[in-house]
Amino acid sequence: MEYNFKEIEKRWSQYWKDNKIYKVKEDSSKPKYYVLDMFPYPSGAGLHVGHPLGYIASDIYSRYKRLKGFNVLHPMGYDAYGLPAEQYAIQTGQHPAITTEQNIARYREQLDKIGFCYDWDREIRTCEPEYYKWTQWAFIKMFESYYCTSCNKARPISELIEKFATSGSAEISAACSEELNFTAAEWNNMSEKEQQEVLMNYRIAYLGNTMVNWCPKLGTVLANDEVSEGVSVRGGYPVEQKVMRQWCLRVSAYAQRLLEGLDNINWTESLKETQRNWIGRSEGAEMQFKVDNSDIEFTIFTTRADTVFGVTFMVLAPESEYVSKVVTAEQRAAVDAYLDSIKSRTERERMMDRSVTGVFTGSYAINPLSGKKIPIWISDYVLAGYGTGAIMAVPAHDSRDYAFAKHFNLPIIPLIEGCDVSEESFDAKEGIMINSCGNGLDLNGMTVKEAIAATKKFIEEKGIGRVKVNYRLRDAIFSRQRYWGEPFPVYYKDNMPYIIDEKELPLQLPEVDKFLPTETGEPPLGRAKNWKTVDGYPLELCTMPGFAGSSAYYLRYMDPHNNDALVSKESNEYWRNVDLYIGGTEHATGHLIYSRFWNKFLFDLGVICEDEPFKKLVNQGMIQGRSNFVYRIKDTNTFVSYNLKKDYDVTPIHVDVNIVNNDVLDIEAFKAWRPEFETAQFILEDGKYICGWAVEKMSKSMFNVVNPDDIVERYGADTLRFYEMFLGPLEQSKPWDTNGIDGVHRFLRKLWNLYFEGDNVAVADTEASKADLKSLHKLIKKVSWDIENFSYNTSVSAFMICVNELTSSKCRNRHILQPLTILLAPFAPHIAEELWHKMGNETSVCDAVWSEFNEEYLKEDSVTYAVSFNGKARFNIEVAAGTSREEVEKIALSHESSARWMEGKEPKKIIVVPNKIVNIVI
RNA sequence: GCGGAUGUGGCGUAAUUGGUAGCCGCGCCAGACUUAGGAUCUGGUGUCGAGAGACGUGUGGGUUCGAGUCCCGUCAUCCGCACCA
Repeated sequence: MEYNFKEIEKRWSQYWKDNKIYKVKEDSSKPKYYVLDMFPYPSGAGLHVGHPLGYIASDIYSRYKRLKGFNVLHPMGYDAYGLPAEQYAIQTGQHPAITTEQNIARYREQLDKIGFCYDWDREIRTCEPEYYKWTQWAFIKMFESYYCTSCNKARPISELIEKFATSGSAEISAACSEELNFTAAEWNNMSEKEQQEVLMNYRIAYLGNTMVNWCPKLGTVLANDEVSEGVSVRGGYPVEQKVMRQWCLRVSAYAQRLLEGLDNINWTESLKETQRNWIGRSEGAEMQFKVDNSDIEFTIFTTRADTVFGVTFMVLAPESEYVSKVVTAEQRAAVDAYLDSIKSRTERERMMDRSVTGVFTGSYAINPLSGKKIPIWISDYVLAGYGTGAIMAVPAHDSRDYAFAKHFNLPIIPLIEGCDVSEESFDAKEGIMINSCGNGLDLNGMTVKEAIAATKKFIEEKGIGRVKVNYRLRDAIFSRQRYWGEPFPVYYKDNMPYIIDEKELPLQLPEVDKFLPTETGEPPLGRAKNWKTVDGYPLELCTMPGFAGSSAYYLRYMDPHNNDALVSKESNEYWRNVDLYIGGTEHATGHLIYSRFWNKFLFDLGVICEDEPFKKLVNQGMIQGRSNFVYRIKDTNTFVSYNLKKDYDVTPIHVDVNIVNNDVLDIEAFKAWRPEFETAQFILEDGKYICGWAVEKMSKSMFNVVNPDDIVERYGADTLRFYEMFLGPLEQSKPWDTNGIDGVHRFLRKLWNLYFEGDNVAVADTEASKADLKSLHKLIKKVSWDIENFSYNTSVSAFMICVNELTSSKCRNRHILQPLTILLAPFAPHIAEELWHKMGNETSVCDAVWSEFNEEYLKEDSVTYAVSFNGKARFNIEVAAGTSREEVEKIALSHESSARWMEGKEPKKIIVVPNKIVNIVI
């Protein structure tokens, strides 16, 4: 009987839908397992063959876990807010909701063809009010919370208000934007507005004046992870630095917990490293430096407190608030000129050009330990956003300070015994200290490590500094000057933001006439009519960024239709957190940080019961495109085949990969492809036109996009699923190459034939042969191990071997084929379901029970040992299974060939490795 | 510059974790069948060599009876961060 995949796949996907086979409910009688895919942004281009790679892997895992008796939550939804739909709306006037709706429909159609086991009743879309109600709710909670640095969690802001009223700012320990000092009396005398301004300094969601990445072309600010090399990740438009009043999330307060949490989750080491890098913890010290002949004192941050005696100058960032305070009258003109030259350059230009620039302020600082007078300079190599925006420069032991000192002819004092600083600085943290004694501190003779500790202790005791931990992680900018996002549940009174009542949620996104900013430069929401509260106060005009809706979506799947809570306690305590999360690495420093932050915040509130959202994370590799080329002979319309092109002067031209098969060009299709190729001539090899190829990003302009629909149409979904897994290790990036797909398809047909004799199912209920049982159990063992370890590509091979063995033994046995069908079900659910029913089963194969392998069947009757002499394998011996070590040694030595290889010597040592080798050392 | 990963046939890859390197698939070669095709089946296929055999996991050392696997060095490619004090 023919393997008619089209008919089979159509029938069973309908059956799954009609019988709600993938519906999942909480069930306390079963252990839960939560498998999640990173939900897609539905773009206009639809899915290409790379997108389903991770989805197929998670689908296999979900189906496997279900067969193993777990209650598996495997949902899907859409990250529906985003820039492309809005950009499209600006160009065409088409409402982004409509575009998004259409794109989702297209995505759904494509996903359905592949046979995923999603419970679509739990689908969520971030742009729907029932969903974003909870995004807005979380924002309100963040606005109404501060981060307590002594209990290390978020607490209600009302606690702070109470403390301020009774004891001022003295007794609080809270993460803040800047240190404030006021008494209870001062607090109580403040106006409402002043109090609100103070509170803003502590809120977890706060309005702050911060340096932002402003993208004029997109008309909005961007997060650090949305900018790469000075241009926007989406669109590639230039980005500039600008101070703006923006909503921010105090992610930095969670830096330490985000860092520590990494130790308890099962992610790849490289991804954890990326996050550690991004968080960027560094331990050091802050130290105060007094400005000579002035009351001004400023603080610097250093990780090399030990080098304080080698400080020969100070450097301020150009944006530092101290710049204007320390510049002397004589130097003012020079400093202003320098600051102007910095401002005129974009971030990108500054990054490109690393030449040394700077200007002297005219002032001096006093080194608190050596007492020496040292000049204060300004340079853009010091960043305003890190540490305190000011540094002590130690040219002998920091390469950047060294370059600066050389350029401006500043002194260099070496502090480590034997180091040579005539050509370059000595940056290593090792060696014995010299030249480091003064003001009661003597570091000479200590190692660098000891000196750092001694200096830290000394400055704390003397009150000239303190131990300090700095993080690179900045607070997240949370406003976007755009339309297509969640509205903030915020109105303004007296220019201060207030929260609208929780009961009013969701605050729905209003209609606007155009999706452009207003004439006065306000965000598009400025065009919305009635964008005011009942009391006439104006609402916030910005919307939330893309990561807002994706930060807690995994929680919503647990209880997607709950209108009273983000997730009910019962649902959350049952599903807890994501056991397996599959997605790309591109979210390492964006979504995966924000989600962890958001989750920890909700955990602090007691809303959810787990501190980390994603227990295990697997990054699937990217599927690149495999482009094909034809070679046109210059100034002709003649194309020459790949291996003959060296004899001609040719221009390579991208050709649509869909009219090329195994690098052979379909000439008729090519002629029809473009009018100019209609009259094309060809120089063939062996009667074929062979195309060249290259691995490139999959994109329309390279004509290398492969649509999964086309593969499903031609080979079926089950072949596509198997083939995507067969392509190589899941985590590895690889080009899409259809050259091997026939082999996988052939295997499925071969498997199909196992069950049939002519047109009839020929499965017999007789006793299975030992050899067949062994084939089967070998497969069960291998596939179980492979699925648990995401080594799907080797599973496919194992299936092929098993089917080959069963084919040659003409196995038609139910005790073999029934379990085989169950093993097949996670990988190729359609064909498995068909065979399962053909064998007379009534219920879905999805509800079958995974077979456990039995070691008994895997035991060998005899074991082959390789006999080697001094490590060189020479011949094999076969002994009965269970033969003792000593016996094996004896048999090996008495073998007829042994004497020859021993060359008359006596064996010094005999090593017997179970099942493998007898090595005789002579 | 710092950090991470990867180097195995013509190609994608495998090697049960230190035990006969190259499973499985593609491609290629030979054969069978045939309604001649982008179908199916069988066998072969790391390199050198007629052969026995020798050589082979980027490269150079080392540990070991035995190394693709462990250690030290080196080269190449890819990815992340980057004037972070």
